[in-house]
Amino acid sequence: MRDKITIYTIAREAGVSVSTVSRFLNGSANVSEEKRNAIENVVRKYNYRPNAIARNLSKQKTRMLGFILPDVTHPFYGTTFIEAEKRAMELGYTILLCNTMNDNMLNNTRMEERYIDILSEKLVDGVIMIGGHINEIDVPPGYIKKVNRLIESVPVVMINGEIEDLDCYRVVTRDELGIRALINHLVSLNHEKIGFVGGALGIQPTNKRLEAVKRGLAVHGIEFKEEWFVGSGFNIDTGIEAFEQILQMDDRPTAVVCINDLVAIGIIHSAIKFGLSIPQDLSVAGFDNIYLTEYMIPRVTTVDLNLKKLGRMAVDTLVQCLNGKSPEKTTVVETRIVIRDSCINARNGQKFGIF
Amino acid sequence: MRDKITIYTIAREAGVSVSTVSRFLNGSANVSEEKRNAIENVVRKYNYRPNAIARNLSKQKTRMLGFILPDVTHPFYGTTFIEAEKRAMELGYTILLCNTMNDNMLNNTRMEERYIDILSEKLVDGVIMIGGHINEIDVPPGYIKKVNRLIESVPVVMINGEIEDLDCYRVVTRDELGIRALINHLVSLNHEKIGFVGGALGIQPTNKRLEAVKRGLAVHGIEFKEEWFVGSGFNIDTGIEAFEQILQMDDRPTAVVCINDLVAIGIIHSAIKFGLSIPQDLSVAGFDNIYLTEYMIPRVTTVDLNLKKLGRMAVDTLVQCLNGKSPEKTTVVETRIVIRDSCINARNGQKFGIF
DNA sequence: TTGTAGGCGTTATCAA
DNA sequence: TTGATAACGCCTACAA
Repeated sequence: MRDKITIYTIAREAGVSVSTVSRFLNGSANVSEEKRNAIENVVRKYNYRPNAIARNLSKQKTRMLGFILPDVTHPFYGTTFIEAEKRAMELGYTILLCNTMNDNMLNNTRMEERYIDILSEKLVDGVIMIGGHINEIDVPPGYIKKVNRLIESVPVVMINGEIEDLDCYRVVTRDELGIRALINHLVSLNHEKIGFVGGALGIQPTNKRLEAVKRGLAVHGIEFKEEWFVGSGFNIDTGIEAFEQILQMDDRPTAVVCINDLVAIGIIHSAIKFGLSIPQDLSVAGFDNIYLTEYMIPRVTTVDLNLKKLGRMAVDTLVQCLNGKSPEKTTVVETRIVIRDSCINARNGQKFGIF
Repeated sequence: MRDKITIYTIAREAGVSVSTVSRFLNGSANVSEEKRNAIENVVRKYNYRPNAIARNLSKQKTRMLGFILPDVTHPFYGTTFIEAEKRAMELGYTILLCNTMNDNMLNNTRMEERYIDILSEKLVDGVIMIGGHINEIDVPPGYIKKVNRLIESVPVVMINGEIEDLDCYRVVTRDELGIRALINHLVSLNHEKIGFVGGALGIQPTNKRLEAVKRGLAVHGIEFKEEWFVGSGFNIDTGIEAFEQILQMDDRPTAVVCINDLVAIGIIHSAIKFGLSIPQDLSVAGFDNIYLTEYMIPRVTTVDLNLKKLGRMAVDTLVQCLNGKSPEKTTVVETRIVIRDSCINARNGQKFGIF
């Protein structure tokens, strides 16, 4: 590696002061044609780029945003993240992604808190959080304190987080609307025996969605049967296991709403393995509208969360703060039903299988 | 926000010097019990955390690694990235993820070069690159120059990159082995008409794998038929379109090897849409062994690239450099065949469909 | 074991 | 329009 090239090197060789070089670099003030050329030449000669860390220290900002999520590999988080990154790029920001691996990677290491600590060190100008403990009713001890310190140092926006008494910004999805439409859709297809698959009690989105299902059913005078709340988790395997449970039942639902699309995919997969078919033997609805749903057989009927808007709004909120504006404390993103092929009329279905 | 709390605040209130506080914070030298307690109290009182940017500037390192890839949303890249991040975390490093969106997000913006520039500003201690232009035979003008500057400032490891004359580290997969095994497998299943689907000429992994297929066939005295190299691209849609092309053929292959698993998934999907079935009507093999392959019907036979090792080796190589060691310039990661259900004996297949 | 002081590479303030 | 110089917040010889 060559000798360190700093702004001083450039200044000396161009025969100007460092301030002039700095001004040239940032275009923050006029620099005479003559000096401009001199500087330009030296910069090119050394292929010089200013040191971002020094600039960050001096300006007290990094133009980086933190994004804490459980796992980018999960299409729901991955897509939201990508959309956020695109928007950030447009606005001149870079995103530091923090995967907490569901808070459970190294033995007993609390990845989420660890990342919160890291980001608290002023490495970023703002933070977006989604999933993880912000969804939990009972959070780990000390967690709130760390989040609060983070909030004290930079603006924070939580996507769908439910922890109360936190002075942060929020972008929330109005799940109720989409689920209401979904239930109406199923009922219009003559389904009355509707189950709910996956998720975990104590995790807010699960509670929120399950309640929405119940209310949606109540509108039609249908009561939700607790035995039809099966499966625990958020992955393909969750759906696979849940389907096996459903098979064991004496009285089975004719349709199920899943906590997310991956779970729905698991059910479809499992059904085929048992020689049954979706939707003929069971109507299945997902949630999130991840890109895979279009490529399943059958294409899965689901609720679109508008991940693009979710990611963009989170970034926009943060950047507005950083620009001294005062964005809404809470932004609501609407959801909508996406009707595809995985739910059919109950009277046409349930005729091929063992159901 | 409160007044800025710096190491001076702590030092003053604890009645010690800043260097003592610094030593306490870093555990770099012994500090007497008494002062240690005093400092600890003040730190707790203010919930103080040292400013990482200042530390970075002072130490001339950030303990951050850059990771440039086309799209985390793609399971192959996503998984490799996650594995790298895990390993980095274990070693005390954080990863700055740079999604180039296939270099094509903002109108005409060269995202990849933009990220290379950003990382060149010494924001990271090392960089990992995968996918994108490093795979291309014809790179954009100016690209090499930027990569070279990056390499001059920090160690760089390329995963499967093929650009020559670059003084960087490499982690490469030995695709040949896995493909050889795959071809042997297909031939042992009595396939002689074997096609290749997806990829793009001019992209190294495509050339590399296609050649491997040809050589694998040659061993058995079978000649590859160029008409059976169909489809262009790396996505599910690529497979869908390719299958439609295959359907049009008078003389069709009985088995196809795909450039990656997503393409294989596309073919399976498309076949079902046409009322055909895999593997009865066509044997299909993927490449990469992404997690989705296990959940397809049929589960797809593929080549495992050992993404975990890929990600870890890249990080290990970088960190060794940073620790003053001299790791191997090139690390080879073996591949292996994963036999599942998407390829069957040619004599048992091809009997249900229109094939 | 502790403290002083200089350095890390920029930006920003204030004169000139 | 330009240039000296003081931050920015921490680390680390070096000296005590």
